Amino acid sequence: MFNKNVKYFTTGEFAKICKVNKQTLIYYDQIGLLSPIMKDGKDYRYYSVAQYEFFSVIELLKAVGMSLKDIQKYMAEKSPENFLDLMYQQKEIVAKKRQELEMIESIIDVKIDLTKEALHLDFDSITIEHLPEATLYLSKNIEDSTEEQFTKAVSDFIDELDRSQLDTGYPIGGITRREQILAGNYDNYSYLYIEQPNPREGHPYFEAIEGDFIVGYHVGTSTTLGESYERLFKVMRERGFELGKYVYEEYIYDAVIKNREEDYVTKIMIEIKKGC
Amino acid sequence: MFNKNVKYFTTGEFAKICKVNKQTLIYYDQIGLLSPIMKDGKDYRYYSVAQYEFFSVIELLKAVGMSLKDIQKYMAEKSPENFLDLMYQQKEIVAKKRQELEMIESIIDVKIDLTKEALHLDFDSITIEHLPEATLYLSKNIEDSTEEQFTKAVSDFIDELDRSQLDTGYPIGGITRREQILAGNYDNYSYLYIEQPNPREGHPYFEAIEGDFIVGYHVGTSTTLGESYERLFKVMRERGFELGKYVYEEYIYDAVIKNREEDYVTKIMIEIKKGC
DNA sequence: TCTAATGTATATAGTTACTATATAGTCAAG
DNA sequence: CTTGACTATATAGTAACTATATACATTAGA
Repeated sequence: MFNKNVKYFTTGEFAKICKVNKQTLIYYDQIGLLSPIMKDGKDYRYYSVAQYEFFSVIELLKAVGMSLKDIQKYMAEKSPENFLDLMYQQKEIVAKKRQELEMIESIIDVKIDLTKEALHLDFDSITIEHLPEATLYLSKNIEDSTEEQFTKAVSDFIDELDRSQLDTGYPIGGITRREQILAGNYDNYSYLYIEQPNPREGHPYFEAIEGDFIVGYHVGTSTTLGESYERLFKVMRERGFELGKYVYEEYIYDAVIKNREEDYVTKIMIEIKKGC
Repeated sequence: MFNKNVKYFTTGEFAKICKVNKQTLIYYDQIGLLSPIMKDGKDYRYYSVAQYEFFSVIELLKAVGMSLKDIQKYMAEKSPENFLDLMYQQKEIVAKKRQELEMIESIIDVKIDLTKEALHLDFDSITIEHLPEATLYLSKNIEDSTEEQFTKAVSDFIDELDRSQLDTGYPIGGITRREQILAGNYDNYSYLYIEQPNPREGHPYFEAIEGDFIVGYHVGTSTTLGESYERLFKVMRERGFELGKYVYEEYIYDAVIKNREEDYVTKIMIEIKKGC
């Protein structure tokens, strides 16, 4: 439509319609992406309504993430067939982007839940809890690993979180074996883990936990972690419990939420069993 | 977690885990957004696993569209409450972004359908068709408008498409009144329109059309539009039809798909009634 | 009709968030 | 003890604007 021949828009008017800066249109003209249909003797630019459709396709392709250069490349080889191809490609890309945003939305929801929960916690409390079944995605075994092995294992673990979309927004935690704890080694994890609220079938390395735990919190750097463990052990003994197979640790407050390392909070969950 | 005290990542290792360029980490260090937990005597950078969680929050915020400066601003005022606020804000923004992508997806679907359809069209054909009810969103009346009024009307029309999310991917068309056509004025539209496949209730300016039309195509610039109208009128007379109230014009191929103006294709739909 | 405000233009510099390149020092393996 | 792979800094380049300075054009009002 729009061969209302005489009716053109100046750069300012057209910019207003397109909801962009006037300079942007001048820039598009300079790079040859979208040039006005007409220039008068004083080099004033005049755009037609039809050019708005052109502009809105540029906006669409930009929104899907295409660079101006690539848009220009397409524009140089316009044809119905090429346009159709382009649209099919962009359809896939935009679907992927939408899924990514959906993932981000659910991660944000998890962060909100976790933070709200944390705000109500009493970090001095020590409780005995029966934790319901939860699915964890585990790293390879990293107990007694060398620095090199550890680095590799962490790298692989995070790679897999990305590849298989296992980053749920839950914190990455560490699992320590009973024997290490008894020996006073609180930083020799056997596994890293991340909780999977909606586990997908057929994926390896998943492990469900469920059982009785003594749950407490450690406020401060890891150097004083032992003190918090001692407090927990004391309660454990008083109540006649024995150390179970594993201990789970995860950050409640870390560098994302607190400035000073002394304010970091670690949640400690010690698996327990009734002493015989 | 991760106070495996001695176990740090070099810049290269950390970059690999984070899936970014090493230079990006150096850049983040320079601007003070994410600095390594440690530097040795030779200024080698060392990152901890805990910093990955920090990095991934940065990535999250970036993905939602936050600038590094704004991320830094938040990081300067970290607290559980601020983090919660931030997440609530980002939740809304990301939902909006997702909806935008969903709109783009449906626009792309429309463009695919229209282009596929166009590829099968015979532009020489002239057919009599009964067009089913379709809802159009109309501009203000622009018949006989001055350049200024026209400009304003188009601007308002497109503004409303944006504001009320009425841009469906269908082309913007023009409606010409019978009397203008009879007087040979093919470019004095009464209204602009855009088809609404899924009209929403309660919105003004919607108008459903339905009826018998003679449908043909015009290949070329608007200067020769008259010739195509003549061809259509001839068929109309032969078949004993009379001109109805309005004529609808829309681009099938425009600057988005064709390079040369002579290759543009306009679909002409003339409302008809049986002559008495 | 003159003038001030607003509009247009070009040219150039600045911005963001990287990214690449050049140069130099460090380290581990053969 | 040298080679190759790493580290570092410094600087320049990139994309896609965005802002600023300067000059000319148009239009609305006194």
